[in-house]
Amino acid sequence: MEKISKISESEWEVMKIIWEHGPVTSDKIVVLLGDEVQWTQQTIKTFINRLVKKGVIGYKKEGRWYHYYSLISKEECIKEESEFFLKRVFNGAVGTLVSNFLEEAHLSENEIEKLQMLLQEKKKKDESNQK
Amino acid sequence: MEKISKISESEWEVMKIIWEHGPVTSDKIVVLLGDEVQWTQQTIKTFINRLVKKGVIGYKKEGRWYHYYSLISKEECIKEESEFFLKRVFNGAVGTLVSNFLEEAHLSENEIEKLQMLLQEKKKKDESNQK
DNA sequence: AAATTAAAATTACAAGCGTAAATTGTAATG
DNA sequence: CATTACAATTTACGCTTGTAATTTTAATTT
Repeated sequence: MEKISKISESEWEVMKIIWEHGPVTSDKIVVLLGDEVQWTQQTIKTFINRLVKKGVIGYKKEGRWYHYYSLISKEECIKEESEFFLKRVFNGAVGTLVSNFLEEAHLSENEIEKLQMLLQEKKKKDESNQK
Repeated sequence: MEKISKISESEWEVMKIIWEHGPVTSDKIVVLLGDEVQWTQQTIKTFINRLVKKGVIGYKKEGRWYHYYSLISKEECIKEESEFFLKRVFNGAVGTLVSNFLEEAHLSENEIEKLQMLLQEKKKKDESNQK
């Protein structure tokens, strides 16, 4: 559980691609980022390199190509990032955060129902814990 | 609706105090931040100054004291910050974001019920829109 | 009015970041 | 095997940020 050195905004975009597309070459990353961002291929390579330096991604060589893959769990990262955001912007108040997002959001009926079930579950569990 | 220059992590902590405590002097800010952070008074003054430079807070002088107040809306800032976070970490999927937070969270029964009502409302509204 | 004092403002400085060009190393090719 | 082409690595550079010490300014006190 050692400290993960912080991933910057831009590096996050790269990480998302790497998480989603398994071991992937740099030029594939460039292509996949294509419509998301405005960076040149050089810039993207800089970010890849910094991620390697930070030890959050690794690679295996294959011919002249490096295939990059993540060394850290996406879920773990999201969790950390979320906790940080929650604390920073909402002072740790999950209820406020959630209602804020819900108010602004537009959700499908299906999604709404899933959330309702989640809450129902939660309530039941709390009740049995309370007893 | 001009571009607000970005507020850094540390500056956010100062902004939270200023939003919550109306026009407030620097030394009051120092005291109020006391248990939150580890910064020296000098460091805090730097942040205050940068916020002034960025044009997000103003002040009125009174004797030797400056009383600082926010020039930007907390709600607006939270909204921007939230949108950014949503996009960055959850690719814009509010449903996923919310269920993620809910799963981790521990919420009071009251809070749960408030959220349930919010969802109920939302569903109703969607239905009538759909028709 | 001069001296003191305590704010604010200026200056400092290293690390990180966004942005990329230049260089190096090495696999592929003639 | 020498050359080429292309991927990775190194270098670059100005801006922001975290962290604060130093200097200036102006209110208060003697």
